[in-house]
Amino acid sequence: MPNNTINPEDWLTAVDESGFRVTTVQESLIDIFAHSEYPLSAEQAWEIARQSRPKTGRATVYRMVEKLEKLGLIRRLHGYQGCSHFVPTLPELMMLFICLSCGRADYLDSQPLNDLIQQSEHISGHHITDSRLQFFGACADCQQNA
Amino acid sequence: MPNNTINPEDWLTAVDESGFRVTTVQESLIDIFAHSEYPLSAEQAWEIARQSRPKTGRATVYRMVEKLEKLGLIRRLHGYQGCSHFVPTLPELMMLFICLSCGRADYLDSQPLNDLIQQSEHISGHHITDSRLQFFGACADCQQNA
DNA sequence: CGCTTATTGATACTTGGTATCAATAGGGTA
DNA sequence: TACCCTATTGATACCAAGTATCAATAAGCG
Ligand SMILES: [Mn+2]
Ligand SMILES: [Mn+2]
Ligand SMILES: [Zn+2]
Ligand SMILES: [Zn+2]
Repeated sequence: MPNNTINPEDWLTAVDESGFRVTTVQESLIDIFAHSEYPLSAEQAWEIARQSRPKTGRATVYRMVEKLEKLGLIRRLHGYQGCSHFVPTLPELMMLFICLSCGRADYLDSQPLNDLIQQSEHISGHHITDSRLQFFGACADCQQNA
Repeated sequence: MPNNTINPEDWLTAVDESGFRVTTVQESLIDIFAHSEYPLSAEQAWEIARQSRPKTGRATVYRMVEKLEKLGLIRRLHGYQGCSHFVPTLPELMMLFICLSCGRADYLDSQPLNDLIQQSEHISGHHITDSRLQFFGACADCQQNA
């Protein structure tokens, strides 16, 4: 789905370097998230995981999703169908567009958001440590094929 | 909490004009949301409601919250403590800042966001019909008293 | 003041997510 | 490579947020 490169190897390295053991469940889940066309919920990831690894436990998937999110490798989407879907993190592309027609996520360059944060801090006097921006609508493709 | 005026009367009018009956539960809940210092979850609103109206049903509060959200009178917050808290809607102030220290929400002028949307539509080719922006950090007050 | 029906409250239920704990398997060491 | 220690897993029970049901209540209209 993401228009940038995502390398599952790097994710495993990140898990390893954070002091966690690298396990086969992890490899399978990382692969699932890194290669999915669409945002996935833990429940959906579990379904997919069991296709190639039937004994995979539900709790394990939830634990893994939590870990990947904490490591900053995936990010939660706050959407119209709820707030339990995740997409891979692309650090320089923090602005997300979600197509309400096809469901895909598109990553946008975050520089304009950084500028907006600076400006807002200055105007409001608040110290902004994190932000979350999502757009919703019809993607370029879906407009064409409408 | 909001730095602008919120008039519970107007909310009742909106409910009325949308063809719904105006009931005492509604009056009580609208008052609760319109006057709260902090974002409230349905569960919290229920607790408060029962103080002055003990027989208030839980499902009723959930239904009411849903209705108020659909009418655009309150908005869901997507925060660090989950995604089940609501604040009154102030149409021209769509950018929200949430203080991670005191929990209060601050409304920011949405013009810069509108500009950003225009710009993003142009660059990406997507048609943006809705957006959601939240900042997190330490509010001006909490920085002072730290 | 009744009549009609939208709304409510009690209850049961579902869904998304957690806690527990014995069994398994990473991975460091010899 | 074999062994050990313990992090991680899977099965299960559990919990909390939210929803469906349905009889009882109360808006609001004539
Ligand atoms: Mn959310
Ligand atoms: Mn190994
Ligand atoms: Zn699309
Ligand atoms: Zn504060």
